[in-house]
Amino acid sequence: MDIKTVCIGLLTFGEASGYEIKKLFEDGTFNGVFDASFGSIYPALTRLAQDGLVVCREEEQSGRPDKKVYSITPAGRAHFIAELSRGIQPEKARSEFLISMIFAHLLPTDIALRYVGQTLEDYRAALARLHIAQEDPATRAMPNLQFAIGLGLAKLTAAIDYMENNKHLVAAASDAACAQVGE
Amino acid sequence: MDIKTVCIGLLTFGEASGYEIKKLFEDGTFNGVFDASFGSIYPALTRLAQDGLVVCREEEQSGRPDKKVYSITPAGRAHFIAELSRGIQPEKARSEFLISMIFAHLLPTDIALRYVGQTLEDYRAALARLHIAQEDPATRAMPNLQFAIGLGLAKLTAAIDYMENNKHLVAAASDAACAQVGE
DNA sequence: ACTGGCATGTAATTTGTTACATGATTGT
DNA sequence: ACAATCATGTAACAAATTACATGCCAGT
Repeated sequence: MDIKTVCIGLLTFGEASGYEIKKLFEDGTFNGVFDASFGSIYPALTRLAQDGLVVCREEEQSGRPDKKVYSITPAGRAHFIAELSRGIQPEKARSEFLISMIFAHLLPTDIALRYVGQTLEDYRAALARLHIAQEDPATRAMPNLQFAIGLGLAKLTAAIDYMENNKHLVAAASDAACAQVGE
Repeated sequence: MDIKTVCIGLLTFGEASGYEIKKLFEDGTFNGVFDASFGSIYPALTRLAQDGLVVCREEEQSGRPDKKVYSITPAGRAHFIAELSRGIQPEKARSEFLISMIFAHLLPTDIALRYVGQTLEDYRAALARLHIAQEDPATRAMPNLQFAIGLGLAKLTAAIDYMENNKHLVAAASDAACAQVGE
């Protein structure tokens, strides 16, 4: 699933500009699910407009570039549903944090523990964002969105809980490595 | 963090060929943490050897191409630790499953539920692999590996539990959409 | 004065996947 | 016969990031 498809999907919820789509990736329900930079969002929208899957309306603004507000077309909606129906691929995560933990015995204790702390903060921030999304009235009306947000919440809660109760294991690993060096 | 770095990291655990590294990504502790294809692993190892971070020993085999077994050099080990110490970036997942759930109200119920079932299977398989890794004697001796595996286990368990108890929400969403079409 | 938010876009580069190419052995 | 496992490697291609380029406005 590429960025083009996800952009169309977002537009099923209503019109948006490239800039706003980026914000949705950062703050909303999509946090932790998908992310993309401007360098891929803008070309994606241009391409979608060329293909007639979205239409663009330019909003004049003073002092700034015109805001290009995109809306989905019937063809775009059909295309998106067809894409979604084609099946899903197992998710491939790529976690620098987990890699660091797997090799934490090679790292100084303070660095390894800092990574744990940093990840805990990230997870807590994501948890807060999801809670806000969960209480949005628009979300409450959609059981599938509740499901998606609830799943994120469940994973994050379990991860935070586990990390808080087991971070001593990371310190133990580094200590053992230091002891080895001292031998 | 790119593939080269992860390959070096794996070699800190002992020598391995490109083929074996791929297996480690699929079956071991790295499942769900990192993945790469042969098309990136082989060039990565070649490059690492050119840079003197690994050395290659060719094992003759009958009928097959020679097996190229790579080992890490002191320079490689230092390089890896330096890379790991440079800090981590927040993990960016990209889940087709979660995207499908966010838009499940646009999908036929059977497809949406199939995706849930498929993901449940994937998660259960990953859980089983992690359990096996957890019981490996080599793992037991490394608290940090216990931590990494335990975290994966905690997330997966929570996710499976949540999905089993809430998949009715996905059906509800599709039903609501069908009702709308029927109006 | 400077940072950050708003707002778009392009080009160079990186990164990685897919498909192709080869080929023996073992199990069904 | 056919698929799977072992075993490596290259080339074409796709995808996305980073950096660059522009410029105003509001807050500190």
